[in-house]
Amino acid sequence: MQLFKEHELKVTNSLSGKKEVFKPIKEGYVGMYVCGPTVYSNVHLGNCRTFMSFDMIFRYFKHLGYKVRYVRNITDAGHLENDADEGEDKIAKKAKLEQIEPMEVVQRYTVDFHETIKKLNLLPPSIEPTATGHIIEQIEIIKEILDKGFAYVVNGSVYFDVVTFNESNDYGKLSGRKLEDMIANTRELTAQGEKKNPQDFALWKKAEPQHIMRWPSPWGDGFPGWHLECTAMSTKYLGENFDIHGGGMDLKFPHHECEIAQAEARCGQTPVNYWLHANMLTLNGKKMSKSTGNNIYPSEMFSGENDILSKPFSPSVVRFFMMQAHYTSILDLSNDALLASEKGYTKLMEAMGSLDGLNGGNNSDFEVMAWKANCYAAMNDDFNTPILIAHLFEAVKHINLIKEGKEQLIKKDLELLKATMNSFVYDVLGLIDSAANQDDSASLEGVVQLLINLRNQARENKDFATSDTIRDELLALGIQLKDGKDGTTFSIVS
RNA sequence: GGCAUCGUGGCCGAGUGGCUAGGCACAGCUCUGCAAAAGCUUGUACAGCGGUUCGAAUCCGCUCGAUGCCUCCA
Repeated sequence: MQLFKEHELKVTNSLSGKKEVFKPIKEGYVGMYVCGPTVYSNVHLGNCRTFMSFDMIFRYFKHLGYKVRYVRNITDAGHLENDADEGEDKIAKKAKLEQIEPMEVVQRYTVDFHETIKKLNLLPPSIEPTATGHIIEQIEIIKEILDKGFAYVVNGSVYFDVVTFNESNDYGKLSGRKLEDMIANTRELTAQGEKKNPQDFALWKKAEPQHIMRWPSPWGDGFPGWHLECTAMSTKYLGENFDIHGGGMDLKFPHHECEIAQAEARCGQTPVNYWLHANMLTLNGKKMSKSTGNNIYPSEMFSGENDILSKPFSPSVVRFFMMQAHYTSILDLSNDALLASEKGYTKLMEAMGSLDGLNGGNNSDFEVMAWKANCYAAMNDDFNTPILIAHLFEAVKHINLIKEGKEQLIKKDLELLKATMNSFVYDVLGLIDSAANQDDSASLEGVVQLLINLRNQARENKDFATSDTIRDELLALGIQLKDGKDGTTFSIVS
């Protein structure tokens, strides 16, 4: 199904700062690159939000019928700790601290990353390349940039010449900066050493003898510079000009700006048509920071082992919470906000559970076609998941009314409603019904049904003491009974 | 200090020149043995001060505040 032919999708392009109609380079195909994690420590929640935002975008493109190649890298070569004399690889530094091999650190935190995002139901990207696996490609790009005259070699290192580049190109167009202003505002901190200009950045850095991660190159043993890996991997798998490049807002400058410069210097054309930036996640209104303690890891949220939140929150609830905010907005995480989201999530999932048991009627009290169009309109407007969710709750209301027999839908409309809800809730938003996924659900169901029957017998005998005991004890165990027109049902509450 | 984004009702969070966001919480009602769940009803918010306009939360200016970047960072 090539839904994209009937939907005009708009995306916020950071290059223009405006919403633009998305037109892929090749009809029906989307190439998307997203800057992945640096695997030198546990992935944190802010990272997860960014990757989740692009996961949702990936999912929606696929839902529209595009063939998507989604490349998200693993940065396992680390970045420079300092851009001056003490060039030291971040991963190498951590390794020394812990007295283990750099690749052991990489492996450990790559596993942590994968486990965490799997819990959050992120789809694997089409390609997940590593920086260390693309050293040769990076060296080749440096050669090309040197040949074009946009870089220079100093003492075994290679630097990108921003000033020369700016004479023929526009350095700063993504982040709205002017090179002249940046030069004027340069802080007079440490001496610049090898660089001609403080704005220049390393393409290749000479490795000191104690540096563990090192590769041979035409300029001596060393390691690739800050921004090069993304240029190497994005162009290798997506081409010199591709559709979408994404990442967190904090990467806009200098990382993405430098990527543009490298690619333009090398190929003479702009690498990316649409730059998408996901916004930050704050915690209790403040930025997350390990040093101040205003920080929480995903595993701590899921387990409840933290001093910030009153209870554990399931990955599904966290995902729903994040989908309730637009990806370009700052989102503030707090206990109250999560509690509210958890209730909303439960309400949505219970309606999803009711949906299957609904039967068609003689006429339709709810215009499903128009509602469906609204859902698509929301997503087509720069992936507006909060608006989509608002529409989903509109459907929840009708689902509950139909369940109670107060409204009805003809079979065809009901089928359309089911299909559309399933698409958006599970495929696009990537939500999972965590209660339905629990083990032993069949036997649990039998046990609770038994208690429901006993309670109803007690109620018929007006033995309310017994019936209320059953109800209240079950609730204390996290099982809530719901008396409806057609008998009693139950759901798992936390 | 510079650049950027933003500041919405009790909480979270959309919208963005005139028309209902939505969720959670609160209150009333229906249902119920009582509750819960579900449904219905109610909320006239847009940081402050000026300006543009017939009309601004929405555009412009200033002030204050928050967040991000300017140094590895989603």
